[in-house]
Amino acid sequence: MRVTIADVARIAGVSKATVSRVLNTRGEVDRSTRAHVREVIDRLGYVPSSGAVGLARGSSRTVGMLVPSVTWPWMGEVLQGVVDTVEEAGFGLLLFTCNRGAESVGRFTRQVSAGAFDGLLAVEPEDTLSMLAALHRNGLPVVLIDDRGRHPEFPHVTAANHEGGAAAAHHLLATGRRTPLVLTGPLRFGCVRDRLDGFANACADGGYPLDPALVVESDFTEADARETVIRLLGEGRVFDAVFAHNDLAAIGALAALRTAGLRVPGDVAVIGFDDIPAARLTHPSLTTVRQPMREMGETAARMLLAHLQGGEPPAPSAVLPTSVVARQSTTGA
Amino acid sequence: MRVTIADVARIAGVSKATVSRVLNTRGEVDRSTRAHVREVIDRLGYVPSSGAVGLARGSSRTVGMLVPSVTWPWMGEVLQGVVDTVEEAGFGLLLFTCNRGAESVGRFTRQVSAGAFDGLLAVEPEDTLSMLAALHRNGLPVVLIDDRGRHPEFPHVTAANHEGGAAAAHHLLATGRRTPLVLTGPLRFGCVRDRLDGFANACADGGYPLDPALVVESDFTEADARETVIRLLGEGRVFDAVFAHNDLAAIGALAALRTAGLRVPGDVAVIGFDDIPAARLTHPSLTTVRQPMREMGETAARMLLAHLQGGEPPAPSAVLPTSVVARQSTTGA
DNA sequence: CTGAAAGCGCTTACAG
DNA sequence: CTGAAAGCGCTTACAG
Repeated sequence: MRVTIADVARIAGVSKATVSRVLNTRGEVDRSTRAHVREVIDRLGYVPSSGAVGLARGSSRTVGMLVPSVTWPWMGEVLQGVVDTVEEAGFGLLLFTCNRGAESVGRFTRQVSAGAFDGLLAVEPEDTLSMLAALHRNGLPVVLIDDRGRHPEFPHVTAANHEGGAAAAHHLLATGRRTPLVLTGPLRFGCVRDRLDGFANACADGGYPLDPALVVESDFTEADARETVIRLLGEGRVFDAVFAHNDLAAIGALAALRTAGLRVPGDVAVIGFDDIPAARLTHPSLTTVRQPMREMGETAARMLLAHLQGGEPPAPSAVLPTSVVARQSTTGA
Repeated sequence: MRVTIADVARIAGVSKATVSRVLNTRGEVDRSTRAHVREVIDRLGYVPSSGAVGLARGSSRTVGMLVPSVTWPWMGEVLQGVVDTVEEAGFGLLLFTCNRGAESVGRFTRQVSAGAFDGLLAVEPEDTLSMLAALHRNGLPVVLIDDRGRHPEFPHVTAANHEGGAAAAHHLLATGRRTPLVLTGPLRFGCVRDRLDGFANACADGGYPLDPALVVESDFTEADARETVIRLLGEGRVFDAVFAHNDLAAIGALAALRTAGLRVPGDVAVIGFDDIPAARLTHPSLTTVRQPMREMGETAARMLLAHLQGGEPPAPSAVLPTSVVARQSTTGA
């Protein structure tokens, strides 16, 4: 049924070794025999079995990708960046989401032991970090795409969170805001502390140090942000801007302000973080600090592939620049 | 380095064949030797090489998935449904997006020929349909997840578009609307014609046949829908509801109505189709006909896996029910 | 119930 | 420059 290297060899009148050489342009092959073998390969439509090649070579030319959930708002962009890069390099991409407890973690580690892929890209592996560390120590190349923490033990790519926080502050100050409310994400995340630090420093440097009472921890969800802002308003807190640590929370703030009868950006400006697809669809559309999720996916994939192909260990980390995307929620325009 | 079946056999004092038998619970094995082999396997942490197993068995226990783009609003849900189901069955999921012209299509078909996966799940393969048909004729099991067309040559799963359209009409009629504008998607898509038919029939049955001048083709984008509604309003068209054939278009309609100073749902009710994540984040939140994208992914994966595991060809099609998700854009509540 | 051997489709020293 | 042979790590008749 399947055309094998033996078929090609027989029809071309050469050995399998020679066919293999022209396939991999490895070793010297006479020009004319190479041309002839090529012709037979094309005529037969021969494609080497990836399983057999992998077994013989001891590698699968496949990259694994482990994500907590594929439905998060920005995950599609990351995944697209990864898949484009991996395909371009002629590798396959095996997708895993071990979000269902020990059983699925077990299945995943089995795939690793089975040699199903040569290297792994992992997104925000909060629950699986120790497992990944173990795999990494056992020789599995790993690159993290990490929005949240600091994991110096792995090569990783992140966005410039500190600078992003500072940029948010500069944008708000430049548009005349003086007393911002900061709606942070969970403070155990490194990215959250970075965003907060960057923002706080830039505010202080600008002459308007943050009011500690206006720095409030939230949990990255729309609902909690909405309730938190409503509560603060009820307590009589006064602020002329909101810096939310992600877009979902910013959208929650938008809803809360609307409920309270406040105008955005007239009374209160709102800036988020991420630039998820929904950010341009809200009313008013949401100003936000953009994380280049697709580029982060591409970069992580390139780091891993360079390691797999070149041999040298990947650069320890890459930090990609964030940028403010100004929309109606701060500019009104 | 790697623990192989030979290591297990040697240490357990049996042949590789016996180890293979206990691994696959195939053939009779003495209870005590089985227990002993199991113990050695566990102690050594042995996991069979997926490449070697695939080569020996002639199958990869891997499913391929081909999507046009992984960043579409509802793609994450489909993908999550697929990946959960495929993982549960112990299969791997290889992801492809051949959205970059002939070169990437070529790379994809090579992966097929290389036997990298046993069966394929394809989402809306508008541009690649003829390629898929060829692969299918050559024996590759294929199941389509198809929001758009009708492709009777393949097993496929779709949502109940006709019924969904009818449900949208019933919902609007029940809330007192009489002269709806229909913003269709591209009329070349089967799903669009189905949604329109269902809607038109239900309106007629309800005693309020559609005004043909209020059935307007759009292209599923927010921008085109927005401009179209603004244009129609400018032409003096009068309607008390909008049925948009997807949520992005509905969100565009929301923006247009706001620009025109019309209130939603006070002056005009709006209902979309899909239930993308952004639908609950707009203001007013968007009533929509929900397509169960995750369940569609699960169902397609199950159909394919049943075929791969059981041998029988998959059921020709599955049609999953849609449902109206009532939110503020029609109820005001 | 169990083992020796062939085979899956490649690659890679080793000779020549 | 080219081929014969061994080997990658499994599975599967075939014997016994």
